[in-house]
Amino acid sequence: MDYNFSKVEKKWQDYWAKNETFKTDVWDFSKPKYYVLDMFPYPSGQGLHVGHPEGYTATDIIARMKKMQGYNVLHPMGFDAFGLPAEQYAIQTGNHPDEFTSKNIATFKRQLNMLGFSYDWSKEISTSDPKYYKWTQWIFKQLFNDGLAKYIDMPVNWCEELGTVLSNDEIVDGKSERGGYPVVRKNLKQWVIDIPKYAERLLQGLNDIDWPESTKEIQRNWIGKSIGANVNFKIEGTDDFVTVFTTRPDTLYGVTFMVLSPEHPIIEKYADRISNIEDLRAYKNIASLKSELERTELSKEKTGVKIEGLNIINPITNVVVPVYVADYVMMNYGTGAIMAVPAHDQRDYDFAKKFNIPIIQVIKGGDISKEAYTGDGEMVNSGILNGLSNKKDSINKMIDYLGQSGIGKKAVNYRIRDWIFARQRYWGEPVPVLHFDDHIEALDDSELPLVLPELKDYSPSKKGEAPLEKATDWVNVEVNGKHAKRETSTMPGSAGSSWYFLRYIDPNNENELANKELLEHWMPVDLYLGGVEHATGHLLYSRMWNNYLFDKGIVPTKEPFKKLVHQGMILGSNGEKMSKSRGNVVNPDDIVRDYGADSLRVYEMFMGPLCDSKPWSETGIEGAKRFIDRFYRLFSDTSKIIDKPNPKLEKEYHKTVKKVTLDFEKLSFNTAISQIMIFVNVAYKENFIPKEYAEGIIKLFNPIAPHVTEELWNILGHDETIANECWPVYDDSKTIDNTINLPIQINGKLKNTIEIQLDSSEDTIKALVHEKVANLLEGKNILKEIYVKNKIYNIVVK
RNA sequence: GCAGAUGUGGCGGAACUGGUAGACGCACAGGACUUAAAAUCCUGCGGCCCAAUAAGCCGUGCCGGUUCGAUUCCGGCCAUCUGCACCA
Repeated sequence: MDYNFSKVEKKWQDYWAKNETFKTDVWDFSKPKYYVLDMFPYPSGQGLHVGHPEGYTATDIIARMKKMQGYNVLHPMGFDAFGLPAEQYAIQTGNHPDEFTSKNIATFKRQLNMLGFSYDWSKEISTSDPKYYKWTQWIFKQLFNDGLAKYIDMPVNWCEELGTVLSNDEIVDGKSERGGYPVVRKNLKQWVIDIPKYAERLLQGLNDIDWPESTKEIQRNWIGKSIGANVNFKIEGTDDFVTVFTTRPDTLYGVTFMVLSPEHPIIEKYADRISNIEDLRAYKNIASLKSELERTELSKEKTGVKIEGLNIINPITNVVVPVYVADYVMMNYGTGAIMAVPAHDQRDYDFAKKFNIPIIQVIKGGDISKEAYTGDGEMVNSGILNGLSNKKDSINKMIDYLGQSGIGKKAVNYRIRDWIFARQRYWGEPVPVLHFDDHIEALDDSELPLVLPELKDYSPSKKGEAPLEKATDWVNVEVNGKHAKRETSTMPGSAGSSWYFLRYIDPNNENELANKELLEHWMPVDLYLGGVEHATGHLLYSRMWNNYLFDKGIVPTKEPFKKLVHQGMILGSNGEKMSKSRGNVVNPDDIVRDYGADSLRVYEMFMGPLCDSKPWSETGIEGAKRFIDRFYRLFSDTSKIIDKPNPKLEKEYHKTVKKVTLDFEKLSFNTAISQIMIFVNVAYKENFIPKEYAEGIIKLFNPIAPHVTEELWNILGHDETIANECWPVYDDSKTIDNTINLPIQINGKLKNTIEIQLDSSEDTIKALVHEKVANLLEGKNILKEIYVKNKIYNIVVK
């Protein structure tokens, strides 16, 4: 009898829903907890693509296994529902973006259920639901009141044509990615979150979490800590000074000029002393027209202007050196000013060459007539540092000296920038503040959630005003006789996703973001799975918010995600990224229709290691289906499943239970499936299978292929779901043979094997081994024999 | 440029702390069943040499090293992918 996957899969999906098989009682503290989480999807109009089920199946396997192992498992799902596509749909159709979003969410849920995931849908959340974003706004409000959410003037990438601010990755070659319109730097009042305040915490926290080393490294680089010193350079003829940040204070004797960022305030402060102030203003203007990307283009030749009438004094040599303005110095890093040491920094070297500035070597080595020398060496021309050859020593000595003489002090800088927290868009969380003439105030808790007003037209104005500006009744309010204006930009997509993992624990709580006792019990997330692309966005923002909420005593742990894993990308069958234009997209609906959900799950887990990118294969999915049919054929034949031991299967059974259990734990699903296949192949050759073994293997396979295994469990005479059964156990002693095939090598090359008793001593097997390879030892001189117990026997001859 | 990762048959991949390289699957080939096909079951399957077997030789990106023994450890290259990029 053939296995009818579509009928059986539907049957069990209905059963799970009806019986609430996977509903979690979060208040049941009697069992150990396990919180497995997927990065929730953006409900796009395309529905699920074939990459989604990869990660979702992996977490589902863990959730189902942990449940069978006696854990109280929290395995929720929700939707990151704010975003641009819904807004564009609204602009084009005039319908509310919520309509589009709800429709897509319904599609996603249908598809997720069709794949048999064990989500507890009673915990479902959506970031665009006012009941949810009430608490996003509430967190923002705390950040604002604590000075971490700030409304500041800052340079942004402005696209006049599109009327909006663009992020760096929305710009290509100084033009907008969409439309190819020019982008300029412009100062705008922006909401930002002071994530740099948490830089050190975020850096240190990486040491305590089980994340891929590469992802930690990406975050470390992004945070970009550098240790050095701030040094004050006196402006000639004044008591004023300019502070620079340097990581190499030990090269101070080699400073021959200073470079300021074009926006440095000292320029305007001394405008009347500077004879070429107009040139500097013009240069600043040109620089501002360049996008950040253009400005930081490495291959670009150095440009700059000398400041006429402003010199600074090297504080250690008292030599007067010139000051330049150049756009290779950024206002938003360090102090916006650098001390230039052309002999030992290639950028300063290029600049010095172009402007004919002297180059003084202070570290021995290299050939500074050709290029800057950035290696280590003995300090020369360096007063108190002369003769030192250890970089660390000379830096420390200089920092000590700077401190004692009041010229400077040790300083740390981070590359991480403020998190821009506003978009001139409609479909996002309203920022819960009121702008009064002289100050900004957060809304009272009783006014949350501040719900998005309905609009007739969702498009932004040409002038770059946010769509919410059109809701004049909503925007303008009177508070105690004073006029106030609501904020009209909305929060970015990353707002709602920065704390959603907390809300799943207590999704309907109307009084707090989640019950404290529940948070204490359930946090942190034990396993978090999602793509690498979130390494510097979502994963950093979430960590910051969680750290902040920890400081406020709201959540129990600093770090939200104990263990993080990234699934690899599923590529098209041609090895390229799936895309409509390449025509290599695989639709999960088609696969489920033609092969069944279990086949898709098994195939995606069998393709290769979870974390690797791997190409889709049409024949591969057929193979997965073939295996499921074979599995069904083997275990549905009740005449062969009997209550009687079969010693020939004992070892393979215990080996399989052991390997599958350990491999699941390691998320090594491809090798676990391969072991189940091996057992099936062996069992196929037997006349009968002990019922205990059949049931054990069905349980092992259940997390991967839940439908077929529920059906088989039922066929073997069980009325209740397999999901509440206990995970099989193995007997380690039964996984080992008492004889082994020992390889025999001559000069490290395999020549033969010999069957021996386990743990045999060299004495007992030596003669047998020699006999086995006697023909090869003839006339040879034995130099050495190496026997590694149960591993190898190697004879070295000449 | 800097940082991280990867490189194994025709293909996806396996190999514990250095110990029989290629598990498992796909593709392919042969056989059984069938009037036939599909499905299923069984067998073979890295390359070279050979009619074939035995034996032999080569083989985990490349070059070298350590070792009785290296896909695994070390040094140096090459290629691909990802992240950051004038960060002082």
